[in-house]
Amino acid sequence: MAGGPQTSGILIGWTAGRSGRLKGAGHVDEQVPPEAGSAHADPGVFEARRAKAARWRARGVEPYGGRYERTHTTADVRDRFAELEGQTVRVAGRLVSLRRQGRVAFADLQDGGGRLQLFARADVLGPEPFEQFLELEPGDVVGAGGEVMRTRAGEVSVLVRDAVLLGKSLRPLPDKWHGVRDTEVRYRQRYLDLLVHPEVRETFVRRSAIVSSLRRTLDARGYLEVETPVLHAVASGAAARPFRTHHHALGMELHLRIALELHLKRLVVGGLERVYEIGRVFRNEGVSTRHNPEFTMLECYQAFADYEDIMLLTEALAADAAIAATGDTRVRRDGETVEFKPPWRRLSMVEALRAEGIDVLAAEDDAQARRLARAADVEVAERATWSEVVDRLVEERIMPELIQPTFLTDHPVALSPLARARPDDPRIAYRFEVVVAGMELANAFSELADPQEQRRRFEQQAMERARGNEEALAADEDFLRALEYGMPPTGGLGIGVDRLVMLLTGAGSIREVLLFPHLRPEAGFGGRS
RNA sequence: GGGCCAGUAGCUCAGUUGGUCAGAGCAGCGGACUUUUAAUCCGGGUGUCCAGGGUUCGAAUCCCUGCUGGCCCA
Repeated sequence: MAGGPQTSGILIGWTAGRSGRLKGAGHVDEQVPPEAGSAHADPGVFEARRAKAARWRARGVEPYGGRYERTHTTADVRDRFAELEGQTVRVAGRLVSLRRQGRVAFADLQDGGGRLQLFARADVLGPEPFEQFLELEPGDVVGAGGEVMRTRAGEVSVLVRDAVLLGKSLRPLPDKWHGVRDTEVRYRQRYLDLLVHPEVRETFVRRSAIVSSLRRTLDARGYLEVETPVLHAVASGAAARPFRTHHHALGMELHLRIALELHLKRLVVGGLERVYEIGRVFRNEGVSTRHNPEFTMLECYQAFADYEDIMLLTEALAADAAIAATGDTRVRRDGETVEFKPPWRRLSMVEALRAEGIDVLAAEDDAQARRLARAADVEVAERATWSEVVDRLVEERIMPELIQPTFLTDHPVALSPLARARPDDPRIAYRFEVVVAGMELANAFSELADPQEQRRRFEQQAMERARGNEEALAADEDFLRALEYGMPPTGGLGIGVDRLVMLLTGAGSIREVLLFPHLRPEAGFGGRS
């Protein structure tokens, strides 16, 4: 292995022959401080640090080193102190503070697992290397070797015998006490947010655990994970406006997908009886605390099942994910305890509205439905249909009250163009949405398999679109052709992964669970002006 | 898309009856210090007051427009 034990016995400043030959040397000095207002870009500080990088290089130390063979993480050293005390270790990470006190100095080194103190002594290192050690500064990436010990104040430390600069920092770290207060900087420069706020890191560790758990739960039930196209000729499968893009070689307009649904159902037609995909979808709509233009969906489809089977699966997915994220099926949120342990409440929206004194089934037509809503003091659009009225009423009166996970059922068919209608009431679909903490988390139905009926539904949506509803579902002829070959009865599910993560981490905004939430391009950074 | 709030030193912020209001702490820089951990002490340096217009003898402050972000609503 190249590199080897390059630090044993090597003090700062003595690494010339080794690291000086590394590629990429010499760029630092030519860099120009950016004009545009990136945070923490003080030209004075930047210049001073650039000069330091040049000094290291003049001394024969390449400020961007090669590999470093560390023997322990900072967490290892802290957790296994009793065993490691007196032994020599090598640790590496980012220097986050440096405190000189005459002929000794203390530094804090942060790596992926936490922080550890480095204790440097002039009488151990010798005066020259000691001074060189002090030319390191917070922000620098550093490797250090020495004995594990405890200081007089009781702090577990490494008594530095050798140290090496592995990555020079030209910009100061955020304020060590206040951290990054500016939300915009936190999102734009997430690396700073992560460096300074352990709880942010924790959120994304949990996110990863949740996604892994979703896969595990599905894999264990015999589901096959697949990947389907992101670029669609026609984006369909959901009520949303797509992003448009252009394929130059083919000279055609393409859309980014807004759902995974129609491709996954094609696969069910093809005999993949249990499939799922976890992937990014894109919807050309507003940005809010619950909406990001690109977000992650889990969709899965199970042949020979219906939406009641999918309820059981949904419960398992969420309960397993809760345990993976927090160790418990109960999650604290807004002062309430949300219990994901099955079984969840099932609630017909028709009956829930009836309990509120609103009998939507009694409305014979759209006008009667609108009168019902107005009588209940819920505003609806001038030309709202029966279905839209039901949707509004549920949104206003029912959903906000649903804190515990609830299967909300009996959606209007007109708003569910891919779901089977109930034979006993063709206005109602075999569909459920999961509502938790007033937020829609999942959407599922017994899939519509009848190609002729599906064609009629697409036609209805086309009329919707003609009436100006840009979110109406687009027809997908290739999907219809697939259905015409025959699709088994199928239950399907979609889960908003970001929202699940929000619920399980207590995040109040989707931006807190996206590493890089969508923001307008920063001026001067190459975005469109 | 609408409403409200915010933008002042690298960071966190103070500063409105319009008149030494260009400020503090931290960071950074120089120095002291052999067990610190927001180290401490001494010294000196700091700015497109978000941008552009306007009102005024005079604007960080008042008005208008715009930009960016946050929260709420659609």
